[in-house]
Amino acid sequence: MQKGFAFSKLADRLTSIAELPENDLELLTRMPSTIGHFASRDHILRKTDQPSRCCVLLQGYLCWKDDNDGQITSIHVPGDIPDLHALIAPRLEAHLIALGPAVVAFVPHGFFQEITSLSSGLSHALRLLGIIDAACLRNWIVNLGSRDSLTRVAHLICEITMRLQAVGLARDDRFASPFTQSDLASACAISAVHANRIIQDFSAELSEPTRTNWDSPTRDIRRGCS
Amino acid sequence: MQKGFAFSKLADRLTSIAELPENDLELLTRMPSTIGHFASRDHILRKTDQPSRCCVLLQGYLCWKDDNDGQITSIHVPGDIPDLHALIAPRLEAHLIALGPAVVAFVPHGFFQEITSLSSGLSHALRLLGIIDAACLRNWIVNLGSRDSLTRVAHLICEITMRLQAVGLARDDRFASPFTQSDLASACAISAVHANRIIQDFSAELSEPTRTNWDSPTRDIRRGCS
DNA sequence: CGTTCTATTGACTCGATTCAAACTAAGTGG
DNA sequence: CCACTTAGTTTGAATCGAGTCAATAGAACG
Repeated sequence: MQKGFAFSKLADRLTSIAELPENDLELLTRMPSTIGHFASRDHILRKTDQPSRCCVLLQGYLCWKDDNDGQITSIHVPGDIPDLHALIAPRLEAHLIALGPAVVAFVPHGFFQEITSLSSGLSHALRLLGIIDAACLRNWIVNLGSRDSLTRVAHLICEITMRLQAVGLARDDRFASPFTQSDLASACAISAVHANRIIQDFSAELSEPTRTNWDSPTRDIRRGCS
Repeated sequence: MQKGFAFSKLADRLTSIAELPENDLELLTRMPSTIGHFASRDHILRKTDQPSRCCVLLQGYLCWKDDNDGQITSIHVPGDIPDLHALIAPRLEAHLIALGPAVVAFVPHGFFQEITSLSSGLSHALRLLGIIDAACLRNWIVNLGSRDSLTRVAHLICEITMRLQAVGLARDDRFASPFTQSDLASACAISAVHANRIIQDFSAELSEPTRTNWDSPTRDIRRGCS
């Protein structure tokens, strides 16, 4: 069990949504954690698990994936705590899976209970995390419910870009994408075949005469938008 | 500002998700509230509002509706507090609208802050409410993302049935539906025309030879399922 | 009694799925 | 180092679910 180190991205995330005084951040540095390295498709949590530790994502991407139909209901970026809710309700309703290689810090529930009792600021920030997650879920619903598939994929990419930027990543509006086309398809509720065609549309768009030319950008996603 | 009375459905809801001792329920009876009656389509909260009171739904149905595209992201039944999150984050991202006539108890944020500080049981139950809401949103995503439109509508109806039953309504697996076909359409992300055809499919299914015959059940929804 | 929602119906169109096959890249092991 | 496997991407053709448009019919309302 190491101390320190893992808190950094989480601190970025928390300060991006709330003002935190110095000593709150100091509390975070005491975060005890066990680091886990995962390969693409690895299960971080299974639906049947009843974890006693939270997952703080340090590097890479995780997603919640429905075990029945494979629908991805959220994608998480570094600094996120995808299973924060398990602090209150230990039951899971889906699998937590790595999209591409990922590094996760496992932090005992007790630590979060401790800091919420010690600092009202951190307590507030953590509750905000949960509320923002819910807001993201509503956005996800709007995305699936009221946009055509091309716009869906575009919005997803933009959302990820912005969330990366909130923790100091994707500074130049681009990020290396470990996502397969099937991943994007499960997230946007389209078929893998159709995802492929859409991504080709993007590439075509990007290499239009008005734009600079660049090599085939399937695995390397550029640009953010509104 | 009346006391008592409005707490009853909320108490049903809370006890359906958590064990609450007598004195916690006693605390709830002290809930101060202002009662509001609304007609179908009335706005209970607008996106621009920054409410200082929570909405406890007493009768009827409310929904969160995206103001851009009209997508409904959740439907709420009596006992729900659709804007509980506004306790922590006052900003709204959608309109809260009545589906059919509805009765709402407005309860000052201060009351909830008070009872959460007085009772850890109530505090826990209220946080569970938020987490369950999030779980419902994920279900909603799965519904839109991975089922055909007929199944979507069926699941929506079943979900509402079960949530009604959690607060002692729809005991016989049926409930009077104030929803228009357009409402169901916005909730399930299909066109109103298609919603109409689907509902006719249901009616046809119900009046099949193997089944008892009943009159056209457009506005009166029977049955719940898995 | 007309106005306004809501529900209904048919015809046409289109986006997206499915199926099937081929192709690429990246391991893996003999 | 090459044969073999596996995962991911690409392509085309056929099909289908659902949307759109437009017109009509009821029901509810003031």
